[in-house]
Amino acid sequence: MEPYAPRDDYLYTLHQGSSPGTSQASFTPHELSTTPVTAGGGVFNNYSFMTGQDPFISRRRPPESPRTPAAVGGKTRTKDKYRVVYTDHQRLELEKEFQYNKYITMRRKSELSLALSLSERQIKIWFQNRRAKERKITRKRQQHSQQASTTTPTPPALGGPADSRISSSPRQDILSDTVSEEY
DNA sequence: TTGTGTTTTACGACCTCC
DNA sequence: GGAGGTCGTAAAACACAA
Repeated sequence: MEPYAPRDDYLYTLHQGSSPGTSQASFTPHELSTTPVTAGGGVFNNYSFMTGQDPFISRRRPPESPRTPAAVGGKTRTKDKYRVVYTDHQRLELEKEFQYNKYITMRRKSELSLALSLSERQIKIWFQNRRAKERKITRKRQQHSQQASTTTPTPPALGGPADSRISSSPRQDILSDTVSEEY
């Protein structure tokens, strides 16, 4: 028995035939009500990544190029596709939300779920993975600065205890839905 | 090409909080 | 007990040097 057995928030509605590479995530018009974003254009206007690495321009293909199996419904490894690749647009929106708030609220989750045609579970997992990535990057930076401090006589300082980490309890964040409420 | 290293989805195990 | 957190990991997708 799978603990997460086919729940209704899994949208296995991708193209049935699942011919790889042939279908793109087609967004319904109601999506993306949130921000004027150049879908696929990948232009970040007004927020900067503290990670120092741009999540899209660094590795991703140009937006025109055909993406592999689009991310419209979530598929899991228990299904016919191990994982889907989210579109640039989906990632862009998720990233924006993450920059705004590292912990997504229930409300925003369902909003994004609708807007991006992803299940709430996918949104949740994405945020978990994204936080993990953030921590990883932070750890790396720390190691680098520590190495630098051991090789050079200059004191480390800089930011102190590596705290890109949760400044306040995640739960608090979720419960006090105030911040992202008005986003 | 292809071999290899990295990133991205998705999950299970375990933990904490309400 | 359930929801959501971290951590570790599998495997697909991807970038890129050789």
